[in-house]
Amino acid sequence: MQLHRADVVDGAVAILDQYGLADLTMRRLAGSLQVQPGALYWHFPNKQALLGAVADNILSPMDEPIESTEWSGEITELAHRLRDCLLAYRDGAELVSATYASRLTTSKGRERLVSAAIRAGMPRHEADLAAYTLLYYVLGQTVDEQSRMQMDSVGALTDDASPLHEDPGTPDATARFDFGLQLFVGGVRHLLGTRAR
Amino acid sequence: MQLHRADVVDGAVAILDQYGLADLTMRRLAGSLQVQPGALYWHFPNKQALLGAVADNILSPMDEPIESTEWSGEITELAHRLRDCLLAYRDGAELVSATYASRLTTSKGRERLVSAAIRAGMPRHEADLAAYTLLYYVLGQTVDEQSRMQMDSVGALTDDASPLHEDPGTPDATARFDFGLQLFVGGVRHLLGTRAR
DNA sequence: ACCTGAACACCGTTCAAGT
DNA sequence: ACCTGAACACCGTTCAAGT
Repeated sequence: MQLHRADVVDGAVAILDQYGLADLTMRRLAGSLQVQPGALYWHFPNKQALLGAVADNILSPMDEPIESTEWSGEITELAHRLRDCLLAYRDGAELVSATYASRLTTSKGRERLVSAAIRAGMPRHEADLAAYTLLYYVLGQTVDEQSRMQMDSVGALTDDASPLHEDPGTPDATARFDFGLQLFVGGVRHLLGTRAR
Repeated sequence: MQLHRADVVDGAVAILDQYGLADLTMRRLAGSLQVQPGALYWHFPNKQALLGAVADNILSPMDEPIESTEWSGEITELAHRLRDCLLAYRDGAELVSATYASRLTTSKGRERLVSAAIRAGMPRHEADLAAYTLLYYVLGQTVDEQSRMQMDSVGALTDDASPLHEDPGTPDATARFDFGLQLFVGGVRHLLGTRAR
């Protein structure tokens, strides 16, 4: 059976989700694909490129259409969708954060954020900066959230008296996320508002 | 001559600044200190702990007093100082970003941000979240800025027609940073403003 | 075109043993 | 208390050679 680029990426995603980013090595991936490590280098020039393809894979739902037509609703929806993508796989946020030196820069999601900010009334130059500001927040917040989730899930076994075992963190994590998001949207409104006067 | 904890950290900072994070390995550090790799493990339990100490070192100027007494001025000043700390060493932003699973959480700088937000009129719970929001922005933005600086400095040699060699990026990088900062402060004002009514 | 075999030049970490 | 010597169990990457 021939090994295709997509098989390599799928195998990588599977290892990432089951064992985490630290265990996603070229040798381990090769082993799971029943192939020699060197074989991977026919499909990808190096590990960095492979991780980039994995990141694109994780972020692919970002291209699907959005419901809201109002700028603030669109921004909120895009931010939540990005967070959902990052949380969908173990260490997803860390992987994307580590690999996206200009990966989100070229993404469709970023462009949609920019156009929403323009529709809000910002000049393109500022809309660009605002989009980056929001992306930094979403990435940072979600990396933190996900790493805490993992610390909790291992600590829960060691920890004495885990109270009622009712999946903590997740309920108010979204509320925490929304607060920062609201701060951002409020910042945009404030900037436009003080100018209108 | 005895090797002290501080010598190890200083040696690590020196390698970081001269050769970058990728070259900051335990073996290389041991070599520069004229010591066997295993010797480092008497002073630090593992590499992670060493990097943590390096991060604390880099962030130590955060504890110095602030000029401004107004909340928005204090926040602006703290954000700028954090950025300055991160930019002071090669790969400083990446190192701190990678190492601070709850490193900034316990920092004095974060507490000062929280107290400034409280002084602005926020309840402590929200002030906490707002501080995190700002920290995520500063870290993300500065990591990006610094990685671009490095890409430029190696690309400048390869690149044809480097125009006049006048250190580009740096002038408006601060302006870009200030835009996001202003967006944050505006967000705080907006949130407090809409409540006052 | 696609992969194997085998090597190169590294890693972080451990630990008996030395002083 | 502090460090050496030497090993263990890994890495990413390259590349002649095979099919």
